[in-house]
Parts: sequence; structure tokens; C-alpha cells
Amino acid sequence: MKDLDATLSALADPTRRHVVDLLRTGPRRAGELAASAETSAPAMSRHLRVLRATGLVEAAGVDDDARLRVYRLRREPFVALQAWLDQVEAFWGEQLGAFKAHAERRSTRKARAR
Amino acid sequence: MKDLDATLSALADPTRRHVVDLLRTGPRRAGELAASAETSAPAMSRHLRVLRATGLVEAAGVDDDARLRVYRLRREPFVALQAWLDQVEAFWGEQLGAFKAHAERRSTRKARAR
DNA sequence: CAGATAGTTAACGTAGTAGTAAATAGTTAT
DNA sequence: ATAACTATTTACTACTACGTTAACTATCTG
Repeated sequence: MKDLDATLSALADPTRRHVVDLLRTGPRRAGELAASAETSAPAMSRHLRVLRATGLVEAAGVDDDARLRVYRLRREPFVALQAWLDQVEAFWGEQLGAFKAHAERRSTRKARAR
Repeated sequence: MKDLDATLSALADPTRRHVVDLLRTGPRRAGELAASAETSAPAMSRHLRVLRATGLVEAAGVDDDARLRVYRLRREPFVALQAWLDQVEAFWGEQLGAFKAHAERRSTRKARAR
């Protein structure tokens, strides 16, 4: 579970979480991310390095301009985190029998999202 | 989303995550947690303070011996984190149409856990 | 080629966090 | 009351992480 370590500390930073939230709406360039997060380019570059290292995002080149790279989310780390969280939350399912209701709520939310 | 900050940094520490994993099997005393995590009592005490501050665990007294307190998991922060993760993962649902399959997998896992 | 643009890296200072050992507080037992 | 037990708090130290400024790389444009 060493990966969870990296994933969670990466996500513990508000700026990096902001990046994730923003990338949720589509791929962005480093500059756009820095502007939106109201931080300097070097600072954002470091954050992106962390996010890349933990596999939370990946970078891809752009055809027109080789200076530009766009970042987008990678799914794997989120799935791993989700899996761990599911295990933890199973606790209340076993103990209180409220797990079913919880699952129901999740399904509803999902249906809405579809 | 300031709470997520505290929750995620609390969970980013492997010792604290070990505590959570252990509490998943039932309430434990500080000493038991320290022993299981192979760390000193003072160190564990600090970790527990963090976990308490973020609401991930709560302490309750024991009837027989007033020296003892048992720690157990609190649900709220996990639900909040789950909610944020759901939002993030909705990304792939919208983009790839794989959300339904994901929900399916989750339901299966839940059925098994029941 | 010279200059501008996008982004990353380097060096530095600062602040937060984890660990240890020693001291403290509250409770139980002889 | 004295001693033992459980747990926490208090210095104190070491390490890590973040931000900023400046320098550097690579690419595009006039």
C-alpha cells in the first residue's frame, strides 16, 4: 500500500486538488493551471511533477506547438484509493447494516450522473 | 473543502492508515495500536491526536478502568472523501461511458461484503 | 539570428511534521 | 500512602515540503 501513501499526500495539498478538480473538466496546459490556481509557474511545475510522479496526471504534447503540453487525469490511482475507501467503509456495513442504504445512495448518485 | 485537506493529510501517513485499518476490525486502546504499529506510545499518542482532530476517530471511556480509552472510527470524514472521489471519477463516466461498468463492479463488491 | 514565449530546474530560506527521551497526570493496586 | 500502570504532553532534533527568485532549455516568430 505504498502507492496510497503517495496518492494521499499528493491529494492532501489544496493546490494539487484544485488542479485535479480543474482537469476534471478537460485537459489543460501548465500555464492555465497556474493561472487558475493563482500560483506561480515554478510552483505549479513542482505540483505537476508530484502529480505526474504519483500517476494522478499525465502529460501529452500538442501538435501545433511543441512548447505546449496538456495535462489530463489518470484513472488508476483514484481507483486504488476508492478500493481502499470501500474497505474502510465496509466497516459500517458490517457493524450497522447501513451499508445497503449507502450503496443505494451511491447508485442514485450514479444514475443522476449518467 | 478545507476538511478534505485535513482528512487527506491525516490519511497520508502510513502509521495513521495502519490505525484506521486496524480499527476497521473493532475498537482498540492506544497501547494496542502502538504495539500493532510498532511505534512508541508517545508517537502513537500524537497520531491519535491528529486522527481525533480531523474527526477520523473518536475516543470513548471504558467502564472498568478509567485509565483506558478505546478508539473507534467515525464515518463522516470518509463519506466526505468518498463524495469528492465520486465527483472526480465521474470524469471517466462522462468521457468514456465506463461509469456504468464501474458502478457494476462496486455493486458486486458490496454484495460480497454483505 | 534576435527576441519572445512556455515551461522546467536550481538554489535558497522558511515553516511544518515526525520521532525520541524525559516529565506529567490520572487511576488502580498492594 | 506508595508503587505500578496507561496515556499524554513537553522540549528538542532532524527531515521534508512549499514558495520565491533567478537561471536555463526548448520552441516559435519577426
